[in-house]
Amino acid sequence: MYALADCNNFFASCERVFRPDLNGKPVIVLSNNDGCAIARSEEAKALGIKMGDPFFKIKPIVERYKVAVFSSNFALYGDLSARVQEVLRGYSPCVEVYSIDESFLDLSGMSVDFKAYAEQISRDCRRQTAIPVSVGIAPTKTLAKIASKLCKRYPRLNGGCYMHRPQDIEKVLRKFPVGDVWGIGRHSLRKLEEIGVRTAWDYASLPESTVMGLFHLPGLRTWKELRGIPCIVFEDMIEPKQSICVSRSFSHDVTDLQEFTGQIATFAGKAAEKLRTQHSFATEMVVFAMTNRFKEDAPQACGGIHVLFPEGTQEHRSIVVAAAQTARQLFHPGYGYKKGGVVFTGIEQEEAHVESLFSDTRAAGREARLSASIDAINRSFGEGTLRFGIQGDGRFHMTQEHKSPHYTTRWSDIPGVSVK
DNA sequence: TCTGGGGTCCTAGGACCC
DNA sequence: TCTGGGGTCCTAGGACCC
Repeated sequence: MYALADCNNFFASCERVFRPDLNGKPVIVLSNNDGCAIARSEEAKALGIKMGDPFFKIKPIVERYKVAVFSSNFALYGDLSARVQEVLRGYSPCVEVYSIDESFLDLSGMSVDFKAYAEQISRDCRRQTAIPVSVGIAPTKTLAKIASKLCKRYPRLNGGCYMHRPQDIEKVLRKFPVGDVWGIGRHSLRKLEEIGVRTAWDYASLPESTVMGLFHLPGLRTWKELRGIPCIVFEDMIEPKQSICVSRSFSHDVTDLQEFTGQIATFAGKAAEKLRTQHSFATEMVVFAMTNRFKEDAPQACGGIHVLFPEGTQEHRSIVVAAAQTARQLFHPGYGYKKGGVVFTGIEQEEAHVESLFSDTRAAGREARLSASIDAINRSFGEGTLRFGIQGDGRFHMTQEHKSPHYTTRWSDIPGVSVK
């Protein structure tokens, strides 16, 4: 048996933890630059606000219905996510953190009343973190996902849903839209509509050869999972990432070379820090940028330049300098750049890293100590405290006009309680 | 005025090997 | 008419996830 614990409307729920006055009211959280709605409370969904709606288009609704608006505050969400995970670890030794708001629990070998267990996990998360969590338990991960979605639809389930008997699963799948199944995206959905498949049950009833022909291996896995055969492996070990990307949209169109290189160098510095945090070396870096695709009358450019580090590197200085040099090549006067970023690929682990016979080991040692010092200082005193001049002010130039305090991660932002 | 960011896996096809 | 058989590795692009 697997459980899926899914935090309801996670970012919006996080904002409500320290603003209980917003319970029962519409709340939305915006993406970087306050661009789009990326989380909505149930009340905001009921007003017709969709995932990804641009903020400027929904402003009339927001104003008319007094929707509470927040810029994204990932320091807060990350911290509350860790607290939820801590509670979940009390319920299974094997927890797979699937995303910031979802975790799978391996419950194999346990003999408990699973329905009660699911409700208990949900209740406990709510009590310890104030985050509402939906817990679905089923024989496969895909079915557990469906079970957790049922919790959101039916409040009488008390946040916990257990489904395992074939007749119960069939009953649920017959009413479950195939497009809401984990692994069925919009492209697959269009194909399925053409052949008249509407529900998860329709999909599970297709012949194996049809599924394989249309959707290949990934689609076949989903098909089997719906039929109760586990195919998606449980991964509670955190594997190092195979690619690391830091990219942002800018708050305005960037036309100045200095600002452009400064931003790219800042992304590179952040990406280099991520690389070292997971003890990796990168052999390839891509620096990319693009103009504003929504401005149809402006000249458009979109592209990237690859940089190779044949021996692999995690050195802060080399990476930042290489990124800045590449940014200068990428930049063309007359274009307004709206987004840029840096991606590391060809990632290898420290243990597998081999130095060149001719490399200067003493210089390498110095660079490693420099990188470590930069990381330590920036962790203690805040991002961009210690930086290279080429990085400009070392900050991401973003608009965040509705940001909540860092309630749980900054001393000066801790909420106070007054006792009368 | 204004439109997010960060990942994974799979497949087809090309280039190459013997 | 007809042109071997079996591999590997890499890359770009598609599809999916949150």
